[in-house]
Amino acid sequence: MGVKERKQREKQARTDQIQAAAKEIFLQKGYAATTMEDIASRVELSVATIYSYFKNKGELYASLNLITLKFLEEQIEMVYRDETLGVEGKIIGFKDAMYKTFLYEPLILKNILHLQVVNAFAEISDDLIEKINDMTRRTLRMMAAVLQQGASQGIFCGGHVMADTDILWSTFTGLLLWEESKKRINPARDYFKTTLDRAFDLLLLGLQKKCNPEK
Amino acid sequence: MGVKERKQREKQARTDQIQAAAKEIFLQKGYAATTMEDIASRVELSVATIYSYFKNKGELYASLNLITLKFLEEQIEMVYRDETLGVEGKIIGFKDAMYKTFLYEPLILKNILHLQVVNAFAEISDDLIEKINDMTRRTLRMMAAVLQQGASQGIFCGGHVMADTDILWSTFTGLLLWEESKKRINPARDYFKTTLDRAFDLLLLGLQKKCNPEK
Amino acid sequence: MGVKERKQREKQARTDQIQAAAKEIFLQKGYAATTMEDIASRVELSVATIYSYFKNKGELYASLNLITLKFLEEQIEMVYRDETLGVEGKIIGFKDAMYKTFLYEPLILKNILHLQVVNAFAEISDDLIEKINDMTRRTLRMMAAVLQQGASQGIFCGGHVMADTDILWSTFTGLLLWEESKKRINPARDYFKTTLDRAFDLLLLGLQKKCNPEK
Amino acid sequence: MGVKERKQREKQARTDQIQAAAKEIFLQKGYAATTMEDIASRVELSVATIYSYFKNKGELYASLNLITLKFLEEQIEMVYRDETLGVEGKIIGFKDAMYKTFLYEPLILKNILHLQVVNAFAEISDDLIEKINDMTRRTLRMMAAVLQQGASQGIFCGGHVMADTDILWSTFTGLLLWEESKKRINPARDYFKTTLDRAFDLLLLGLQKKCNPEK
DNA sequence: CATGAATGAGGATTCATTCAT
DNA sequence: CATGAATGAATCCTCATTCAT
Repeated sequence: MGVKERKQREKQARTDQIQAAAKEIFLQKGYAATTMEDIASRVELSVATIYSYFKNKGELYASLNLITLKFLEEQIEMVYRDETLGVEGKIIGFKDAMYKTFLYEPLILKNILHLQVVNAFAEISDDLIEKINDMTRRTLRMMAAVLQQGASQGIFCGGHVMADTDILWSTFTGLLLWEESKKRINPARDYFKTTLDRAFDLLLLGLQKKCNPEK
Repeated sequence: MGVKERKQREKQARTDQIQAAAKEIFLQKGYAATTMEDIASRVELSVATIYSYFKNKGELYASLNLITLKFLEEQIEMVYRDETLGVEGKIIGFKDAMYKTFLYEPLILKNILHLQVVNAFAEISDDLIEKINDMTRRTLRMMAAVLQQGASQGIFCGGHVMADTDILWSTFTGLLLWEESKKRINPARDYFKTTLDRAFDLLLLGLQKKCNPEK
Repeated sequence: MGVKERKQREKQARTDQIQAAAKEIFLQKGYAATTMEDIASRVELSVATIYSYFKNKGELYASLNLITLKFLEEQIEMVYRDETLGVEGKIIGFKDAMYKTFLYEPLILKNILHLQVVNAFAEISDDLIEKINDMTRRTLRMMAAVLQQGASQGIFCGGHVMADTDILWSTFTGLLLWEESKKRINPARDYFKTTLDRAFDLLLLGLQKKCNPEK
Repeated sequence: MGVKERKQREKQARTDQIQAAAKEIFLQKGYAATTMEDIASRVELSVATIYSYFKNKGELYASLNLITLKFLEEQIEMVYRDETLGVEGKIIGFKDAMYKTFLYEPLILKNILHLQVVNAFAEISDDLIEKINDMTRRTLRMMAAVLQQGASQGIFCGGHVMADTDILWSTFTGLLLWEESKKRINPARDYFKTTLDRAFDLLLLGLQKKCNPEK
């Protein structure tokens, strides 16, 4: 009876291996330029075998992304629901949640951003795109709620909730992508964490500024 | 007598048309997924004709990007050399320069960012990549110099020049890509300018904060 | 009125130039691999212009070959009709005729041999092939006649007229092609003439051998 | 258990089929004019399948030629090392070795000669050309050594070793190509063997001639 | 007359995907 | 279950050829 279970586990392990390989290569080469053969030879399986685990290239790609976005959403939600944190604490918490997601699955997160950025969409199912968009929306909504709260409490200067949400998110993604890009130019050290912290410090300081003659 | 000139102009016009079509499609689909046929049918020319204007797909792609990066560099340089501006003015000036470049050629700028982000690199000539990286480096160096100056003059809290440069750049690119991405979700209005202004306001406020026991 | 003539002459000159260029390039690259553009840029004309002189690539190619074969036929015929020569003299005369043709138009002669050898025929008109074959046949018939005469006169050991004709011709072409081939390996000196003379000396000696129990 | 072996054999069989088809078509049309589609449809496989057996057109072509040249070299070497043969015997032996190679693989041998003759070289890898040239050189060197020996022993009139080697080789190739060419004119009987024997008889007679006032 | 421009028809090569074993 | 083998459908690119100016 343990046999069935072992089989199950092995099957899952294979699936994981394939996804792990796919992750790296999709990130490195982009969706269109990645071949099934690339992935297959990385996991030392035949291409045909991969097709017995994933219906097609698009499905495989899809399978990678949702997991991570789910993780991100959960992290953000945990901060969002954390009653012990004040508004500023939550902003910083969000940053850490994003960073934690990055640590959890750096490659996939980048992939998602790429997806959001490059229209590999033509070849990706609408369904996946919709799911990704949904999750992103839900995640950002929580961040917006906190910013709104900050405005209500007079901590932040209000009236820019949507914009500020976008700014927080964009600063994170912008830095992530840019640091990755820089690594290609100079693959030395990686300052992502430091720079990200700094960016959120600056933004938070800006947000806390009193609401007077703004500009 | 004007015949030669007219021919010239027509030739240039065709070139422009092709580039315009290419720009859009490369942006929409990414480099690898864009076919010469896509471009050709958009301009209503045969593929072969495109090849008489551009040596190959890579050249065509290259031809698009360098122009815009050059434009950006020039805009940044103008701000950089503007003696009438203080440090804060220059930071805002940089933002406007970036935005101006975006207005000048929104599609290509996005393309460049994609290039920096997605490793379509495998298929793009090293030469082009090097040129793009060079220009980017030069541009960022000017921004760094101004931040340095701000620190020297005690306007900013120093010691983060590189990070802050990256933050300014990343915030811009992050927002640009994100706003584009959002447009796909909801193609309604476009808040890029507003959000960008806001982001730089926040960052500038953060930068001006006194230098005490920061974190 | 001289105008018309000049025009005529210029036209002819252009034709010649084009043929000269074509000759070299066809030889160098073979028929299929030679492009009209190759030829055009060598003569510094546009491709379209070439098309106003020659109906198409095949015609151009054809135009080259017949001239030379005609020349060869004439040379061979002169020897054939030369009453002052004995049989041996004519054999040597044939060799010299071939060599003279080679000197007259080395490139084209090689081209003809290539044509005979490589079936670029698929793309060449049957008409041309037929013409070439005709001329070759006529030429060889004259050589055969002389060998026959040698046999009748008891100078040669008879019964091998056809074979011997082929041998004379093949030795010539074989050497020509081989020497050319060698030049690609080692482009130093060119021993074609010497080797050709030697070959015909050997063959002639062989032919003159008495007719005993041969083999 | 024999499954693996059968698979192996089938794979080899396919490879052979492809090569056989390629051989004929390359010969018939020349390298440049032969399309992968030509070959594929002859073996009733898809073009893609051929690419799973051979990396590209050039490789396929290469795979054909080297085998045969190797065979030729071995045949020549066997004669060369045969201690029971005198100099004349070896010359005749060389001829037979060439002819044997022709019988072994008539199409490919012609292909090689074509390669040596037509500059399909532009499209063929330098590596292959070099290998072919090497083998040819080695083969000819053995023939030259025997001619040299003949001169040393006073059997031949010396001083023409290189030329005579070229003559032997060129006569063989010249006849081979010419007979093939004639077959196109008149595809009746094939006198190659007879003519080749005759040619070598003549040449050998010539070589044996005493060394007096030669010309 | 000469040509720049345009293109249809391939041709080499790749790749996602299927299927029999 | 894993895979080698096969392939249709692209995709990039080339080239002979035409035509309006």
